[in-house]
Amino acid sequence: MDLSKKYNPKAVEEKWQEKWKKMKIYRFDKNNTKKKIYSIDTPPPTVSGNIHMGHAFSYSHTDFIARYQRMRGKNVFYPFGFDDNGLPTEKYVEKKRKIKGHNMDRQAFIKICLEECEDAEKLFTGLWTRIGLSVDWNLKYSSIDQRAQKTCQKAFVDLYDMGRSYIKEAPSIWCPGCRTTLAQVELEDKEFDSYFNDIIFELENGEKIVIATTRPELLPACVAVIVHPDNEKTKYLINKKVKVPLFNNTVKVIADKRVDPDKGSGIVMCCTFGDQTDMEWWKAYNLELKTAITPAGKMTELAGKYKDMKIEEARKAIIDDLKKEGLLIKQKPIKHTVNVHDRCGKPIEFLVKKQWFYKLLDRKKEFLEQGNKINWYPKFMKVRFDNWIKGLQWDWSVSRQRFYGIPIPVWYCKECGKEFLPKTDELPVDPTKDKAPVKKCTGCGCNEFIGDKDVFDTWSCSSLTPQINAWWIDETGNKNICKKIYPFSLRPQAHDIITFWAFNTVVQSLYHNKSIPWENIMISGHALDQNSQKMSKSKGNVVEPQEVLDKFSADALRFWAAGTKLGDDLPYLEKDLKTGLKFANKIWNASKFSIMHLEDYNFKAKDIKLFPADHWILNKMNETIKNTTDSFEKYAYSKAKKLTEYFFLVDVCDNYLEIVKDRLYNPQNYDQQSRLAAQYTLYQIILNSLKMSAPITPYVTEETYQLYFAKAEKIESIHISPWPEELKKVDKKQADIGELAIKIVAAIRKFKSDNRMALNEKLSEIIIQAPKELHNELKTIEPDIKGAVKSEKLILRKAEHKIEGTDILFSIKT
RNA sequence: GAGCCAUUAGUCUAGCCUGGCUAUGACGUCGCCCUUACAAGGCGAAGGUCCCCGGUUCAAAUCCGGGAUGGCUCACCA
Repeated sequence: MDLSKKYNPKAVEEKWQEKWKKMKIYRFDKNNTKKKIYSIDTPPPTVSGNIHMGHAFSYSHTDFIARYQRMRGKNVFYPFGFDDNGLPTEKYVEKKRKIKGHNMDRQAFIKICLEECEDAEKLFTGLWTRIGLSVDWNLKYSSIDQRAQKTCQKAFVDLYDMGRSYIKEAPSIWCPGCRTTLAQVELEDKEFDSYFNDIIFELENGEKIVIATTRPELLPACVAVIVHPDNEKTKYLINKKVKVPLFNNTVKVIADKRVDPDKGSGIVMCCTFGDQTDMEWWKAYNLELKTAITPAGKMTELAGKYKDMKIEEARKAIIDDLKKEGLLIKQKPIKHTVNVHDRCGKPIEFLVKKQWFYKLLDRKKEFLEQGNKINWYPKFMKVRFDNWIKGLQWDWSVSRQRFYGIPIPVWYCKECGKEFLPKTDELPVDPTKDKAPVKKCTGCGCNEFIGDKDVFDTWSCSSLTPQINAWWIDETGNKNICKKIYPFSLRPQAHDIITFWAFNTVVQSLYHNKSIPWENIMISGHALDQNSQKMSKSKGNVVEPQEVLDKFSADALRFWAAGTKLGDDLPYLEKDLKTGLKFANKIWNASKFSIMHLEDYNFKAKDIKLFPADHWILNKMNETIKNTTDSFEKYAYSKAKKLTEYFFLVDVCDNYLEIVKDRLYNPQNYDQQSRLAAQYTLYQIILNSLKMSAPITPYVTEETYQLYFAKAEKIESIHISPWPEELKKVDKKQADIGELAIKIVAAIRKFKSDNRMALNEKLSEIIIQAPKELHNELKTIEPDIKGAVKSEKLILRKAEHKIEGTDILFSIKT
């Protein structure tokens, strides 16, 4: 038996990574019908090159639960996926390979993306394995693989058949730099220096009014002028006609409450499109559409002499001309925040494009109901989900003008534009390569078709992770596990993506499966840096899990990750990683000590007469098992960890082991069964401490389990061993007496320490003064007390030092 | 502007839902101890206006109202 003095995490962790793989203990058993299934809808991390402590943090949380459930005897379905399609991955590849997707061959670009993803995923997989995720890697998937493509396209086709997916010319958020539509969530605020320009517009009767704008280059796209209906100063303008300066077309004045009467002159020009409000007005009042900016960010023909200028150039030129004509009366410098694309930092534009949408707005109430059916941990996170739904204003735009992603499975008739979708059994398809599903257009008879070049946004695929994992596309095939694992038991994720990932998944599940996607959702917080700042590349404060694993260990990392309540953020502090290392070492040493004394332990011995101290620690153990189990059931892993940690460090190591040592080393001083009672108790408390710690620190607990308990229990790994249950034979009264012993010993230790005595200093006698009714009880704990404080005798008479929390006093003689 | 969350020793954190112990534990600090599991240790000690102001109550870190500060999400940004 290897009982080295110090626990060596590096060697141990490497060893078990290998062994666990060979033992296949994390394998989901799809043929087992007896065990209850616990299925996890694991978040697929975005393949975009960087991985930080935030990932390690939240993935650890999921693993705590997976390991706990496995020990509870569940058949755990714990897959792992990679989100490796879409814009984030494209950007990662473009940067790494110094290429641009839009000026190279599409298929060549896709090939490079696939290569890069494979590399990155190997790296990631290695890292997750080191952290100790008990994932079944046979259940791996990627959001660009055939299964995901088919799932995503089938979802689209089905929604089309249901009338919930539609194509429409609609203003979309557009990034002129990346040349793609964006979703709202891809936007970021950025502050720019700009000017508020006071420009003169003219009424038909020649009267001049002033309109303030930061975007004079949009004058050619001006389609209306808006005032507040109740603004006394501007009310008279309603329904009048106004001439747009430089471009001389006339537009109508409309009244709308969205105008702030105190901003600028209280008169706004509405252009298609300068911002979101412009779009709302355009929609609400059926205004004309004028496009002044091209997808590349240049002026269109509409801009007349400013055509082909870049946005900034046109702005300057128009301001110059306004000045010359005397139409610009003031320029006020301001700082204003503008929506920019989070990945390139360029201000976004609104362009009208043909886009595919999924209908959402008519079913808000049902989404809220679905949310109510799910258990949210922590509860308050549900509020964010509800608020998001209540505030929804747009249907979900799913098409993106990019290259590396899942193709939108549609062909359009070249003549009349009618759309044709494939049947679901023909999926997956790529309309840029494959032939249309029909030979002749049913509308006009034309036989030429154009395949859609767009791809799905990443969320339309990742919102289908439950369907992908449950093999929804192959429900009747032999891979059918859909009915068994759906709805999933758990969705773990971080709180920043409740509003889209969690929400979109609920939507898809309602539409396609008429059910909630999961019964429980567990929301993790973020990992912060040592100054409680969010980790981000631009701040340069990112800590990589790799470093932490090298410097400390996987157990220490996980121990840290279990250090805060579910949903709370946690700063990364090295000192807390050290605590994890110490804990592992402590487990190793205390277990080693116990196991040394268990070598001759006879399991079969029955009717062992336990000492009060034994009852005391076993009673504590029972309480700990009960509370730890309750906590894990509520996904309160940090509480579970704390309870087990306290029981083990304080009750077991500091108190019980110190008391029981003398019985183990000097059994001749006690009656016959005393050593056996100690062994029985040690076995229970050490084994159950290991088990309760196993979900959090899987390596050191496994290593220790294998020293002795694996053989005793005849189970090959602690991680598939049964979860602890409370012992029935514990006597609470005896436990209370045992606690007296603990208190007396602690008081004498403190006395020794206060008087600068060594703790193992021998005493000739201890004198205890206690109420008469305690005398008999003191007799039963006398041997343990004498042994623990190294005293020859224990005498009952008057004593001087009060023991806190008791009616007992003590004195000692050296 | 709105919603949600947080605020507890030098630092991180528990307790709050369900009011009642001397407010938990760790790191750090200080003192003693190399004791046959562990010096990555043991035993002790010091360190707190539980963010502020009110209210409810016999009793408030805990419940209620108001405020401050920080964080996250959303909206606005003509």
